[in-house]
Order: sequence, then structure tokens, then C-alpha cells
Amino acid sequence: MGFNSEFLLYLAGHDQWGLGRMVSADDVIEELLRRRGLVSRIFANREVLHPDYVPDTLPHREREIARLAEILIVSAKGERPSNVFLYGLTGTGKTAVAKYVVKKLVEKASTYGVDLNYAYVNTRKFDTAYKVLASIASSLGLRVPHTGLAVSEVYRRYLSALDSWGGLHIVILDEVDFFVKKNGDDLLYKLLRVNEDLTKARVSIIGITNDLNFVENLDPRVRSSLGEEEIVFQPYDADQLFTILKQRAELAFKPGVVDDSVISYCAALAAREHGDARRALDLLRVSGEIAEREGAEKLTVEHVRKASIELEENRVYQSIVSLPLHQKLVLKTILEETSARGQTSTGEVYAKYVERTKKYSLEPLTMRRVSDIISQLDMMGLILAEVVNRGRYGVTKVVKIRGDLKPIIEKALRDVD
DNA sequence: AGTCCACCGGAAAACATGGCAA
DNA sequence: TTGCCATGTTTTCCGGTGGACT
Repeated sequence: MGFNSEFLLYLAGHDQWGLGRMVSADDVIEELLRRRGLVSRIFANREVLHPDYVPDTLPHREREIARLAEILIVSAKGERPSNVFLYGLTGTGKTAVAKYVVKKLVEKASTYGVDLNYAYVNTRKFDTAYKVLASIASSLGLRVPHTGLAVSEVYRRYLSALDSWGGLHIVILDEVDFFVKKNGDDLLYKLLRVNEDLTKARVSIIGITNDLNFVENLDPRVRSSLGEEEIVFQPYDADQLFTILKQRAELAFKPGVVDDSVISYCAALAAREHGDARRALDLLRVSGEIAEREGAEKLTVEHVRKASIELEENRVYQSIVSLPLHQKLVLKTILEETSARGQTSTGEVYAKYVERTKKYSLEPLTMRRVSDIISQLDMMGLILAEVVNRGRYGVTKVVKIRGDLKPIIEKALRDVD
């Protein structure tokens, strides 16, 4: 970031390009290039491939859109529609459909003079009752402090804000399964019954989950009132992914840059990974970026292949770099121990880890904690940890490193120590 | 047949941080 | 400032485990 970062900061602070949103270095540089006429040879409009972009039409989701709209349409008259539950795997268009339909409804409502508003909360990002409530409340223009208040207090403020506004509030809770797994269904229960505490306003909930078994271990009361209506989203198959990618590619790329064979290769790769449309779009975007970097005039299958590897490596690299210090130290220790002997155990890792912290006069964490960290690293897929009973020699976790990730992990940990 | 290793992993308590409200 | 609240991280405590070894 040596490239006159002050300048970028200046730009970012002033939004002088009039983009009207957070301006990243990437955007600024692209804009600079564009202004000098050095426009991309590959992209016509990169935005179209961005994960948050909601296109004008959602192919292969006509049925789901119709269903959802049908359920929610009563809201246009100001009545409370049923709560809806959407399920399906990641990248099957649940979020896009929900946002799409609700946004259209809100637009329509205002022309009919109906008070309708919505809140979209990703409960994986906002993963506590407090944050979720705060986020919902903020969609009504209610400012709630970061932390400090009792949850019940936030709830109370939300209620009073609702009632003084008096319209219908549609709350979209994305990835609710994450939230409930972590916090239980208390908040959900409360939200579902919120209408009983309201006099004027009404609240209606759209729950989204990608865990299909999620509903089963839900409190039956919550289950019945959240699942008044249910819509299931099937994964896209390769053909459908192809249409989706094609539609976006036509907007995103210059004419003649991508041909169908490349798109169908992308579609095939993504279809292999549970038909995840988001992954497919990422793949296409990164392929384009690689092609551009290489100065190519057309996208090739080879670019897609490289993109696929790059995406995977990037995920791993990012997850390591953003790890807290002690997690990194443990990982680094594992790296060294395994490259000496191929595998280690919790005890060995812990001993070496303590040495390492001492060297830097840091307080070492307890073994209990390190054991948890090892499990956590395993869950992230960076290492392989298996609980093994060695009889006379006790129970421990046998730790190995994933061979194919070793170079990336090393790279990501280079500056630790 | 019984011992015993070297941890596992649940539960609860302690600590740290950060913000509001009075 | 002080007290309260929420959240996240780490420590403390401790019962549990299952097969190699005697």
C-alpha cells in the first residue's frame, strides 16, 4: 500500500467520485484508469458480478418469487401477512428472492400510501440478540448504542418506535439457523409474538436458513408460527447456473470476451459444489480479473481454473491472517512440529508453544484453551485433528497439517515471531 | 483383570472491554 | 465518576475415557 495512501484516504473520505458508497482503493484505482481512458478490455461493468448485486430478473426462481409475493401481497393493504420460512442451501437465491420481492413491495406500497418498511439482518454477521435487535431497530431510524443496554431495553425501544410509526415492518432474518444454534430461540420466540405487544404497528418475519434439519429441533411453538408458510429452494443444476452466469456475463463483460464454453465450465465447477450460484459468480469475476491482469483479450478455461485455485487459497490466507495472536502462535508451532515429524499431539504442541511464548515474554494460555484452539483450527480446515486413544499412553488429539495448504499457511504466518 | 496414562471436553466462574445513564 | 449491562475470552475445576500394558 505504498502507493500514495494519503491520496486514497483523501479520496475515500470525500467520495468525490460520487459513487455514493464506501470507496475502496480498488474502486478508486479503477476510476482513475477509467478517467484516463485506460478502460478495461475485459469488463464492461464489474458490479454485476458482485455478490450483493440483485439483478432485475432472477432466472429459475419465478415460482419462488410468485409464491413469496403471493404470501406477502396482503401487506400492500396494510394487513399483516403470514410469517414465511425459506430454506435451501447456500447460493440458491433465497436472500436475493427475499430482498427482491420485499423491495418491490415497499416501492409499490409507497405509491398506494401504505406504510411499509423492512429490515434485513444477516444473523451470522449480527450474531447476538442484542446486535440483531439493534440492527432491526436501525432500519426504523432508531439509533442504538453498540453495547451497554439491556436486551430488554432495546426491545422496548424498538416496540415504541414501531408503534409511533405505525406501519407494517417486514423483518428478514438471514441464516437464522446460525443464530438459534448460538443463542437459542428466545429472541425468535419474542419476535414472533411481537404483534401481541403492539397496538398500531405490525411485524412480519421472513426466516432464511440453509440448514434443512434446522426446523426439526426448534421449539414447536416457534416452529408453527414462523413456518406458517414455507418455501423450499432447490439447488441450481449446471444448466440453470449456466443461464444465470450467461445473463450476468452479458452485462459484466465486453462483447466477445466470454464464450459459452467458458461459462459452462464455470457452471460445471460450481455445480459440483452443491450448485452454489454465489461461488459461480465469484469464479467468473475472478477469472475476468486474472484475464485482465494477464492482458488477455478473451477469457479461457485456463483462467477459470486459476481463479478456482486462487479463490480457495485466498480464503485460507485471509482466515489465517485475521487470526488472533495466540491462535497464530499455536498454528505456527503445529507447522514446525509436523514438518519435523509429520504429526504431533496436543501435549507436544503445548510444550513448544509455551517455550515460544516465554521467548517473547508473553503469558501462555492454559492447555485447556490451546486444546480448544486446536479444535478450532481443525474446524477451519487448516489442520486435521483427530482424538485418538493411545491406551497406556492416554487420550490425545493427533494433529497433522493439510499437505496442500502448507505453503499458504507458511506464507500467511511468515511475519509471526 | 485391573491399572493408569494424558489428555478430552462440559460447566461455571473470572476477567476484560466498552458503553450508557444518572 | 460510579454502577449496571452485554459480550467475548480465558481460567479453574473436574469427571470421563478406552485400550496398551502389567
